[in-house]
Amino acid sequence: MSKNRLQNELKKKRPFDSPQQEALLNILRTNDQFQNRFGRLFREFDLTPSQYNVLRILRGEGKPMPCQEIGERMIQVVPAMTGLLDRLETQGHIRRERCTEDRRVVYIELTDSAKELLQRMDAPVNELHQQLLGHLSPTETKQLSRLLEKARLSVQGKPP
Amino acid sequence: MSKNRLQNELKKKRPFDSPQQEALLNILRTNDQFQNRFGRLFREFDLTPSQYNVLRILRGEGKPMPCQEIGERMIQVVPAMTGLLDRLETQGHIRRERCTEDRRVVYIELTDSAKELLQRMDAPVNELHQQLLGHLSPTETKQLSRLLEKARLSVQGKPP
DNA sequence: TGTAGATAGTTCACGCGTAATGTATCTGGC
DNA sequence: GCCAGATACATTACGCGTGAACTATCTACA
Repeated sequence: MSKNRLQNELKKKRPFDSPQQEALLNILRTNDQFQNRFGRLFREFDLTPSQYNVLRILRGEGKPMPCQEIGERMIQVVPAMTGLLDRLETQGHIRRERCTEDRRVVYIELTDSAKELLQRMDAPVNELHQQLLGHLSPTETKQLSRLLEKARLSVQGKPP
Repeated sequence: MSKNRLQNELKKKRPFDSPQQEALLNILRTNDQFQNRFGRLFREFDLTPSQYNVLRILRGEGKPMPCQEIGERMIQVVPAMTGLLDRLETQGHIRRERCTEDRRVVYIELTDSAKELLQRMDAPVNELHQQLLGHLSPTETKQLSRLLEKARLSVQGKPP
């Protein structure tokens, strides 16, 4: 039997330099694999993960919001938002509207067809959540969230 | 006090649909933040995360290896490797050599300057590992790795 | 041999993340 | 009122991940 799953997965010859390195690589690897699965699901609906993320944020908010606020919730830099929103607009998923009070601000609004698309995706998305993590016990799932939240404490101050 | 850190971070109005969704988003978020930190470190050495990854794999192996094998260890699709290796070759970090027995295969080899570069990076990279995860106890770190490995059990069969 | 299929790598087109820079608009102090 | 700096967004250039289609080479089997 393998003493270490990840080491095996990566065909790594030597053991890890530190438990921290091992945990870090485990995070990266898990993220990649899960992202892949979601990417495939979203593509069936002609969306990329980022596009789906934007739509979800807009639905969660329930009302139009400025570009920047969307970007902040995605850890994403501003320039990326422009092109992302361009494509969503072309696809008819969002509408742009310039704010009358502060003309620098552009408000983004979900279209009805996007809302309907999101609704159709809810079931398969939740199914995938269950498929990916449903085999962990409730305790383990909560424990995992707790550890990741604690891990993130070290990157609190986002330097410019 | 906030009942839920992540919910707060994302300025999410409603609670999560399920503990699974929460854990999934925690993975994505943690990964993004950590990737950012590493990306910044690598950029100081004029490398991207992927490029560093390739160099580390080659050093770990200790001898030249074919493109495909490198790609496999990175969860990465083949086409991306070509461009990645092109840039590494231009920068003088690797050499390409066509195999004489099977002329379809191209072997990749680390140059001496790349080995020296990696060595210079070892200390700062390990420091960052400690900075990011050093505040978890040994038990917590191991627990985190164990949970992530268990989580990945659900994506065993990589479908084509 | 000789031809079909597998395999290694490449090329291309597209979407997205990042940094650097530019443009329009707002706000503050004077 | 006027100008400096902040702010919101757009534009450009580059690297990289993905899928689809292509080339060169090897292997198997008739």
